[in-house]
Amino acid sequence: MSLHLYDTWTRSLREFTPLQPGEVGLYTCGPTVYDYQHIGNYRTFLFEDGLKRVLRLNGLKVNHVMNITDVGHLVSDGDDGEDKMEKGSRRTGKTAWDIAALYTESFVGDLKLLGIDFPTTLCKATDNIPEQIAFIEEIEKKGYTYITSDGVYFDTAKQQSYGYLGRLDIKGLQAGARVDLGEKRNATDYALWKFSKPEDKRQMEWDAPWGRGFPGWHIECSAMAHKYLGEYFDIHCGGEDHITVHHTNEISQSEAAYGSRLSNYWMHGYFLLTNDAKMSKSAGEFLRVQLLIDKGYDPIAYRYLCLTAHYRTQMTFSWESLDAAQIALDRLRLNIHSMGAPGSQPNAEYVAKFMDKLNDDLNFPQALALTFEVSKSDLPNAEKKATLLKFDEAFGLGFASWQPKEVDVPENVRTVADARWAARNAKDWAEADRLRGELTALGWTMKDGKDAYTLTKL
RNA sequence: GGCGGGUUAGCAAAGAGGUUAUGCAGCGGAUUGCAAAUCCGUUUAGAACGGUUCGAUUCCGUUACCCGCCUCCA
Repeated sequence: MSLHLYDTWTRSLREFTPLQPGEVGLYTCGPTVYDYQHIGNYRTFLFEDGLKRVLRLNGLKVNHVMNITDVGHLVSDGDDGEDKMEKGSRRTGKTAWDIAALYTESFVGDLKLLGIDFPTTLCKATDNIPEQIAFIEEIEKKGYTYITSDGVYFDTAKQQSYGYLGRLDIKGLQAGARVDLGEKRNATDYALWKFSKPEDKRQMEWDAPWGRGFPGWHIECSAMAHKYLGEYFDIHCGGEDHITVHHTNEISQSEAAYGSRLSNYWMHGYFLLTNDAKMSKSAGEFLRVQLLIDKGYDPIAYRYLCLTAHYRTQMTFSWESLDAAQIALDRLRLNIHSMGAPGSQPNAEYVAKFMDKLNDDLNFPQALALTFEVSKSDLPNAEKKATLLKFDEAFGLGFASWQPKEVDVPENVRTVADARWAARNAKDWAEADRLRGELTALGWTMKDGKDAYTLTKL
């Protein structure tokens, strides 16, 4: 079957047709670099990476743009909270610019650890301030803005189409608003430009026609997407939480400025839950990729775990499920490694089946199930391996380059192991068992092979 | 309060109106001096109630519980 993707805009599966034959313009909302990213954030980035890989397997060239939000993202509600960068700066004693650099670097490192393909363009909000100002001017020219004492706002009441993506019930929102409107005219109005407060000396601020200040959060994505991908491109992705506010406002801005809903398809990755609640930065404790490594997991095991659930369902994270993923991954790796050299051609029938699964809105769980079917099939090893390596172009688990770990065995352990191997070969079972006990005490497990033994750390 | 989604075996998680999801764990067997690893086989399902149907875990309705968004958020 041809590629079908679920589009939040229509709330339905749509056959994917690129606007330009053979090419895809893809914008994915990137991180806000005021803190580390947690593995829940990466679930969305992994989903987007899977999407890219499937687009490529369908013969499409992907032009991928991702933003780095390094200014303007407010800590709390109603457009009157503190800038996250400035807050992070106060917390750590570093400058806002240093904070941005530090966490951007951490983010890029994590992408590598997780095998996530780098975007074609990774752009920072602070590098594109003039573009954002120009975008706001365009919206202003069209008559959708008003100015309050603290900033320039978008008047959503003037936009008939406002809120379609989120299927927002505007009246219900007005009535149930949990945040004080302040000077805003409508609950759904949002800031385009925020003025620096005279009493706060901001580290990040710029001159603009309306006054010195900094851009609102939503404008950066609209402005940079416009700059790098044009007024209307193929796919825009983000987390499920962006449906009702961030993406709704991005669309609102673009419709006001250019009469475009910005992207043909809108796709959203669903949350990772821990203890049946979403993982969040603001709620305190969160899991970083580095913590997984510290606990002895391979980050790719987390990537594998994410493949076992469909991107449009919330996934429950637990150490138990990560254990299961790590074990399954290790077995698969070893199994594939033991198949020897891959053949020149994958099995066409299995690859066709595989593409059917992926083209059905990225059904990675079923694609993974098929992987085990192939692995157990009667195909010759060379063809089997070629097939599984082909599958891995979508999974990104790195089967082709994987090698069993070389373990450094201390000399004293090696000596005992050699002695036990000799005793075993001499059929001195009592001595062999005694020496095995000694190895256990040293923290090693000895496995007897046909012609040699292997040692693994407990 | 408004809007949306979910409830599948010990855990995680798919598809499908009737035919094994899958992985991990468990159990049985082969193998092994004993193990480990591996291989083979296999037990546990679909919130509750009602409806449609020859047949529903799958479609419809009601109830219960859970989660998300509406506020910074992947």
